[in-house]
Amino acid sequence: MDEDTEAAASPFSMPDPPRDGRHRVTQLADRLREQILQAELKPGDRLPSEVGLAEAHSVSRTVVREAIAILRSEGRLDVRRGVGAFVCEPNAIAAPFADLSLERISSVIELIELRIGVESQAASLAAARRSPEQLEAILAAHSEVGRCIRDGQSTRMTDYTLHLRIAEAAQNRRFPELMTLVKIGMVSSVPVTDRDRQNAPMPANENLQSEHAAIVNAILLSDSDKAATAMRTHLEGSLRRYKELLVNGVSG
Amino acid sequence: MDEDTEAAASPFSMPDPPRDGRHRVTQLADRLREQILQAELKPGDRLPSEVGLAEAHSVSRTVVREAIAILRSEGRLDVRRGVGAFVCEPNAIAAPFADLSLERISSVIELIELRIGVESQAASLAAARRSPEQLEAILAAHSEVGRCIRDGQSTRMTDYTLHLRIAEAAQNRRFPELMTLVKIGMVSSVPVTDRDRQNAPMPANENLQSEHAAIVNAILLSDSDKAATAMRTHLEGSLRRYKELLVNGVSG
DNA sequence: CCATCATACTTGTCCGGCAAGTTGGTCGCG
DNA sequence: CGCGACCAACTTGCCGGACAAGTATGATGG
Repeated sequence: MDEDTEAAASPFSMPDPPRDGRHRVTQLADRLREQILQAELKPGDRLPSEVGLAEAHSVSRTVVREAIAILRSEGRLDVRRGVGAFVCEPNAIAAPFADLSLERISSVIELIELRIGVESQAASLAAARRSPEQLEAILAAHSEVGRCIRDGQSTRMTDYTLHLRIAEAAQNRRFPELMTLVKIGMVSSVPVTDRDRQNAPMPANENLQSEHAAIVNAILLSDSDKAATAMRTHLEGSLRRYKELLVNGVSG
Repeated sequence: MDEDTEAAASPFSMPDPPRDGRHRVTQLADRLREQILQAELKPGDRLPSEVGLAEAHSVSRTVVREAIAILRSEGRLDVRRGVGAFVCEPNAIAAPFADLSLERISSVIELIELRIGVESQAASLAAARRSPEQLEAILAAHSEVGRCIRDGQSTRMTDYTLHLRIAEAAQNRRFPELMTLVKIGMVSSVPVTDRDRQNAPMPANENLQSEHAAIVNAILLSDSDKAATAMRTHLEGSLRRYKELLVNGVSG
C-alpha cells in the first residue's frame, strides 16, 4: 500500500497524485482515524499542527484541514483555535449498538430489555395500523418460523424476520430502522459458515410458536393492547430463560 | 497593519468575518444537511458547484469543500470528480436515525412513538435499579428544567438531559446509547443560529414540570409500574400536542 | 448519421497569505 | 525580587488564485 516514495519537489508538477483509487483527504482521514482507534493517539493527546501533518504525510494543508474537519464532525477530534486538535474520549462517540454480540449473554439480555419496550410498542401500533399486505407478510413469516421448527433448523433468522415484519407494520420507519440496528444481536453476525460456531446456546423455546401465534393473532384482530401484552410476554420469557442460562452457567 | 481603509472590496480586507460564534464550515454543513433533511434537496439532486455554493453563501471555496467533505463522510453526498455532488438516498446512509429533524413534525411524531416504548421501559428499570448517584443526577436535571422554565429559556436541552439521566439509571447501556442516537431529534442540530429559522414550534407544555415530577417521584419511590405509566403519559401528551399541531397546520 | 475532437465546467490538490486566538517568555516598573 | 503588561511565536480559520484531471456537451468533419 506504500509506493509513493518519490516526492516530486517541482512546484506544480503533481497536484494530483498517482491515482490510488481514493482521495488523499479520505486516505488521511482514515489513517488518522486508524491511529486513534489503535490508541496510537490516546484521548487527550494533541495532534501535530496542520503544517506538521501536511509535511509528515506529504500533502497540502488543505487536505489536512478537510481530513481534520471530517474527524471533528465525527466527534473524534476537538479542535481549538490557536491551540490545536485534541483526541476526544472514545466513549463520547462510540457507535451505538456497535458491540452487539450473541456470544455474550449479558449483551443478549441487555438487548432483550430494550426490545421489550420497543417491540411491545411496535406490536401495539402494528395491530392498529397494519395494511393487508403487511398482515400477510407477518403471517407468512410466522409460517416460516413454524417450518424451521418442524425441519429442525435454527429459527434465529426467521424469528428475526417475523419481528421485523411486525415492526414494519407499525407504519413508523423508526421501528424497522431500530430492528436492523439490533439485527446482529439477534442473528449471528458471522454467517454460521461451517463449523457450528455455537453462539449463545439460544435456549430453545418450546412455546415459541404459540407465543408468536398470540402476537400475530392479536395483530390480526387489531387488538393493540393484547398485541403489546403478548409481545411483552414473549420477550420477557426469552429474558427469563437467558437470565437462567447466565446463572446456571453456559456449560451446563 | 492598517487595512481597514474601506474594508469593502479590497482583496484581503476581511478574511475572517464577524464572529458568528461557530465555524463557517460547521454552519454551512449544518445548513446543507438541513436542506437535505427537509427535502429541499431531494435524493439524486445535484448540488450547485463549489464556486456556486461559495458565492451563494458568501464563503470561500475552502469552506465549501470542507463542508462537503463532512457530508460526504456522513454518506449524504456522493461527489464525482468533474461532475458534481449528488444527494444520496437516505436509506443508503449507514447510520439509522440519520434523517432525524425537528423541522418535520412527522419526524418528531415518529420519534416520540418510538420513545414511548423505549423510555417507559427505561423508566421502569430505572425505578428498580437506579443508584443513589443516578437518583441525584435525575433530581438535578429535573431542577434544571424548572430553572429553564422560570427563566423563560428553552427547555429542549435540559429536557433531553433529564430523559438521558433516566435512561442511564436503567443500568443498561442500550438505553442511553439509543438516547444519544435520537438526540438530534429532540434538540436542534442547528443551534438556532439567530433570527428566523424557527424550528418546529415545540408546543409549550404547561404541565411539563408536573409530568416530569410524576416520573421522577415514581423513580424515587422505586415504583416501576408507576414510573413506566408516568413516562408513557408524559410522552403521549407530547405526541398528542404534536399531532394537533400537524392537523391545525404549522402556520398558526 | 456517426465518430471525433475542442471546449467549458467541475472536482482534487497545492500554494501563499492574512486575521484571530492562545501560549509563553521577556521586559519594565514598583 | 515580584508581578503585571507587552510582545513574539505558534496555531487554527479563512481567503483567493492556480493548475491537473475527469466529465459532458456541442461543433466539426467524414
